[in-house]
Amino acid sequence: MGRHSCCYKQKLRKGLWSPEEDEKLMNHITKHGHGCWSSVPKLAGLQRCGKSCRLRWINYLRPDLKRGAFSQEEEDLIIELHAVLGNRWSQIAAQLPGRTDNEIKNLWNSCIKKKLRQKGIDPNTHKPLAEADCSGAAPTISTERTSGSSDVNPSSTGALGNLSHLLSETAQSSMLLPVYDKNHPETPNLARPKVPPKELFLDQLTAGHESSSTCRSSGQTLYFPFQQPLGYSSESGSGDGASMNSLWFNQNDFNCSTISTVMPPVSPSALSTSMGLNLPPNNPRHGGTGIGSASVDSLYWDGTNPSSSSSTGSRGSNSLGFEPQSTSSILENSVFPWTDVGQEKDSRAHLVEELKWPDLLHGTFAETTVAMQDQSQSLYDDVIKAESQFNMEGICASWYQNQQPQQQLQAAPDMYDKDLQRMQLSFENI
DNA sequence: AAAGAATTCAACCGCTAGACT
DNA sequence: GAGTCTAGCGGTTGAATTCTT
Repeated sequence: MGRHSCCYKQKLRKGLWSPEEDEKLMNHITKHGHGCWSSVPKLAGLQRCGKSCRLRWINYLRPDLKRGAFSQEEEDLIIELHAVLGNRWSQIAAQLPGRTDNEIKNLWNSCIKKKLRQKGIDPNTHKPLAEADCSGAAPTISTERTSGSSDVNPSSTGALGNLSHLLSETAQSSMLLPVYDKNHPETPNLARPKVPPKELFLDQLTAGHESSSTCRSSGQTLYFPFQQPLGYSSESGSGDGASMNSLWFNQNDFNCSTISTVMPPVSPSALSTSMGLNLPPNNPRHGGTGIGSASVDSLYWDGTNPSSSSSTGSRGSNSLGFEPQSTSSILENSVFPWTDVGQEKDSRAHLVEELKWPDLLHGTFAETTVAMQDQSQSLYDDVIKAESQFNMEGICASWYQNQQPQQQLQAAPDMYDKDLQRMQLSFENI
């Protein structure tokens, strides 16, 4: 496959976009939506390939983009998400409204990596550099220029797992399933970010335009905090690391994709046994290499709609073999430090063999959350449809349209609370 | 002020997976 | 099942900009 066929055509412009081209593309999408990207350049009168148009739109012209410098909170969040997700820039970007994966990737490679190194933290392993050296990690031989890939240490055992030393100080106070109780915002262990990105986003939203694809209604915010500080302090030097010790997500975004990117990895056996949760078969896109023991360590919370291509493009242990997230190491070291992963590997492998991935949503897990599932899935579908038919002319209409399901979700916060509480109880019983 | 180095960031490239035929 | 098209991803490049000497 490879290169898109349109790229072979002659007379296609390359390089920077002129304002005139931007205007043409903007006008076209405003009037007609993008539809099939390969037809956009022709319809818009552009000498570009559809791929280029798409990229230009996504990374630059999209109206919901947040321009300007990254806030400290955003940087902190990126660091924490990178510790969990590795170089899955799109998934990281999904947690930063208005930011593109390209932007975040650039920031990481040009700025954050440097800052981490200055703090003595290996940006690849998120370990102190000294420890990384002692652990037998392959030396970083790449230059900053090419650090995007080649300095990833394939032998990394997982970012969060390697953070265990940073977490040890507070490891006693382990948390289970993070649930932000709206009625008890002061709940311990649920440090709320001072300025959650969502709220930044809402500021922007109220100030201007918004697209249907990313707009979020105001509403309750649930947090999936990592119980312990991940070892980063804000650049301001305030030492108030608590501000970003929590990953967050909007409860109204409680759909599969959100879970897949935010939920911490969880012991498959724990889920399957305590929650009746079916587990996915080996998913090569998530780093699994087979149904054997190795794959078992690479299972994730990934509630992605099985029919909608789970986390498209995520290559799991990427081409370099970097496993950004090892379930077992996280379980052992941070999230569920009491979990004896090793003893359960065999049984988990057995379970994995038997269980079908789509069952994750439609099987026994769904039974426990059937009401929520039915509703959220239909709403999710609505949003997806709206996205696919994105039309600038309908931004406002689409936005309000999308708010309706969001409002429906708001109308049932108790349902979510109940389900999450049940999940928490299940984890407590592990 | 000028030249070179370093950095930033938009854009391209190659690849993968899903949908479709 | 094979081939093709398409969307989307992460890695890389290189021009523009900024910084340093």
